[in-house]
Amino acid sequence: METSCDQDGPWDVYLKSCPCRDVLDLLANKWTALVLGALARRPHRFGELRRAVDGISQKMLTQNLRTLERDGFVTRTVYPTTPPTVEYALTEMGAEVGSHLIALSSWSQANFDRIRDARSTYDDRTLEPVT
Amino acid sequence: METSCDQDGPWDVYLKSCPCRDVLDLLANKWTALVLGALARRPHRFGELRRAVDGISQKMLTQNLRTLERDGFVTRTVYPTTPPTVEYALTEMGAEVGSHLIALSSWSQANFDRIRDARSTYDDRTLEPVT
DNA sequence: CCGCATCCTGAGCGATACTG
DNA sequence: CAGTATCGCTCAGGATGCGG
Repeated sequence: METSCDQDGPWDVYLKSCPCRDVLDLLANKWTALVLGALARRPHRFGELRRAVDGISQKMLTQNLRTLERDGFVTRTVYPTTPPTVEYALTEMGAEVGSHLIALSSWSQANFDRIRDARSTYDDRTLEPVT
Repeated sequence: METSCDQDGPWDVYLKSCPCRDVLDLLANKWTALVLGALARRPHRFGELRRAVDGISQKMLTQNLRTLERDGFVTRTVYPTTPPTVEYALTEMGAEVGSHLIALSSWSQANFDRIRDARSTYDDRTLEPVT
């Protein structure tokens, strides 16, 4: 594939107008990563997901799921019961990105202390610029 | 460490109030991933960065760099020349997250076709619900 | 239970202008 | 060149209510 973006080519060029932006933008969303993460663990029903991803509004959940479905990351299965049962699961693609997301999250979980330290150091330094 | 979040524990719990959110929120930003990506390739000066990350405004670049610096992902080195020279580089932590980000970007670059296909399939299907 | 539609607020971000 | 400050808008996203 000959896009302007090659992963061992210059990122500088890469950053301009490359499909990657689309995917990155996907994550530039408060919730998608969390939703994907939840689904990475196991399929969820709508309500479960709502509870799992604490703080998400129903609107955002729906919206994110639609986008993810459209992009082929999750599947939406409706069981014609009453009341309706809808199950969301990751596709293979979804699982692939999901794994990266999980890696990232694991990292942040493991290294959060370092970040916290960096923050307080920085804050201290900027508060007393001249002893 | 005993947070409510354990990487092989339930994501459901994990998602509630866990440090990971902070890091994930970092990505929930239109630009940070791109900036980190650019710096992952090599250190950059401010202007270089601006040009590398196409479309970013000077304001957002500064803002992102400040946050990344505060969180300990990048270093900011000022050379007292005229005109001023400021170089930004990744810290080791920065490089670590950076690698994950690059993995993600490489993936999206490699798989974008699949996404595109998924999209058009989805769109076609929703446009003609009943043949 | 699932999800769409509407309204409304505020953070995010871009544009512009000004310092060192 | 690098950075700060201000203004104004757009739009993500929260709250609420209705419908299948």
